[in-house]
Amino acid sequence: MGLAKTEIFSDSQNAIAKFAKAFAHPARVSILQHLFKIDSCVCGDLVNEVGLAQPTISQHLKELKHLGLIKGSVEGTSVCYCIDKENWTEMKKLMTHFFDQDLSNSADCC
Amino acid sequence: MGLAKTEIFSDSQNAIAKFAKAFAHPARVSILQHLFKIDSCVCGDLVNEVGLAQPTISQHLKELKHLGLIKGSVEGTSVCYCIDKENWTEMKKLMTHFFDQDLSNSADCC
DNA sequence: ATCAATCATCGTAATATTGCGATATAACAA
DNA sequence: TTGTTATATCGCAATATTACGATGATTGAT
Repeated sequence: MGLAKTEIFSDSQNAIAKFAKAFAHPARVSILQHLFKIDSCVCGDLVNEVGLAQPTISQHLKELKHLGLIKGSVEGTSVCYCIDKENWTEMKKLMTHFFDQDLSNSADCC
Repeated sequence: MGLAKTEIFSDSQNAIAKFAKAFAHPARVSILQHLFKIDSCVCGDLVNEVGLAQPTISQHLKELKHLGLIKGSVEGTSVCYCIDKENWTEMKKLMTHFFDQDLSNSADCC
């Protein structure tokens, strides 16, 4: 019913799913890539760079911020966003561990 | 409008988002972990292991299969699923590259 | 105090996802 | 053939996501 039964899964499984959801939209992928590429923190340039309306970008930023992957600080009349390096590293560790399950252990009978 | 504007994003960005969507639900994470863990291919045990109804599991399996992350073969009256190792490795490469954007390059002004 | 600029939030429409009961399909068994 | 088992598909209800216009809030400038 559009509602994931999170109760029956482990914390780790839910955490993986939550982070994956952050990357499950190309706009958020694009935003993160821009924040990585730019040598100084970016603000509303993202609206021009990504190509979606300002409220939409703001909404995506909010989700990423809520997850802790980025952080923002007010800079005069604009807001400066950048990657939260610590949390990004943590997330990467979790996801990499999931991706790196040993392929040689599992059968290939199909 | 619930419809992602995929046209305005790069193929790579859309590909990352598509794979991420596969992991964006704990049931699919759980299914994949089981397929990795079990030394022989699994079929409908997943229904018992994961704890969702059979049609629901079947639907999740279909999505994973459509994405190419798993493959299935008929085994008598049951169906045997396992990880598609080649595609998994490809996916891992793409995602890892995304995760590994150099953190020291980006500023930390927030 | 007024205005412009920047960003956040509200409200809403369109679409997608999740879950499952009911039912169909396929393979094997007796 | 009939029945049994295992899986897939259909159809639907509930909820979530995406997008954006309109509006609110905050800051700096005049």
